[in-house]
Amino acid sequence: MTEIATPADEAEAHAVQDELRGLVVHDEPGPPPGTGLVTGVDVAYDDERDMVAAAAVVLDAATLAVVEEATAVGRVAFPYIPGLLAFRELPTVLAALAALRSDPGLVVCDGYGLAHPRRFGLAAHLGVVTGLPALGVAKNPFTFSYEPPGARRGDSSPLLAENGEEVGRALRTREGVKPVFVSVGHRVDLATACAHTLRLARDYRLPESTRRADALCRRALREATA
DNA sequence: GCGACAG
DNA sequence: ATCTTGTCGC
Repeated sequence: MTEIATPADEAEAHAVQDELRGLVVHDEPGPPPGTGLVTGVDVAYDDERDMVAAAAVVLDAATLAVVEEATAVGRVAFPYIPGLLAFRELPTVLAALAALRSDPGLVVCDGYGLAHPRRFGLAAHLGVVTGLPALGVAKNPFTFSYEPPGARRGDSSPLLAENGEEVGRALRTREGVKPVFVSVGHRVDLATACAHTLRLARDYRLPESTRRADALCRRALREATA
């Protein structure tokens, strides 16, 4: 898969995002929920040792069974700057995806896609660079606002930008628990993205894909560090 | 200028 | 993200 060039500074990173944003595809419904493969990706850091580990876990969308796993380790190439998360996470994530034998299918990212200051978050960036359908599921609303969705699993409410634009949805995956924040990345629409997220979050608040990827990248970091 | 801010 | 014990509940 393609490489991610590390920007020299913040202005250059913005320029890259502004250019790639035009390549995002928003008019495809995306893969039907519950069929094919879904791949979760996540990253863990050891800033002390300047190391990063990424994991990609492929799941059977119907059963949520693990089909394949891959990891990659590398050096931290970019600092954490809100709005520029992709430059920090994607290089290693792409390496993990490249190590996969399976076609990843739909990629589920830990963070945002469209819901982003320049409408080009992590999931959109990953989608454009790989060509794969991708969506983002975040644990926090970032700078966006929302009214709490209904109490039942599956209830949702719009995630709104300052100008009132709907950039995603707050989706309740568990009763009595804080919602997750879903936004489209590439080649998937918002309704389909929410449907996938709900199916993946069958047993816990977060999608099984990100839970599995989170556990795996932490383990990979431990083993690379030890 | 200050604070807020996905992971 | 990461630093971190116990604790309440199914």
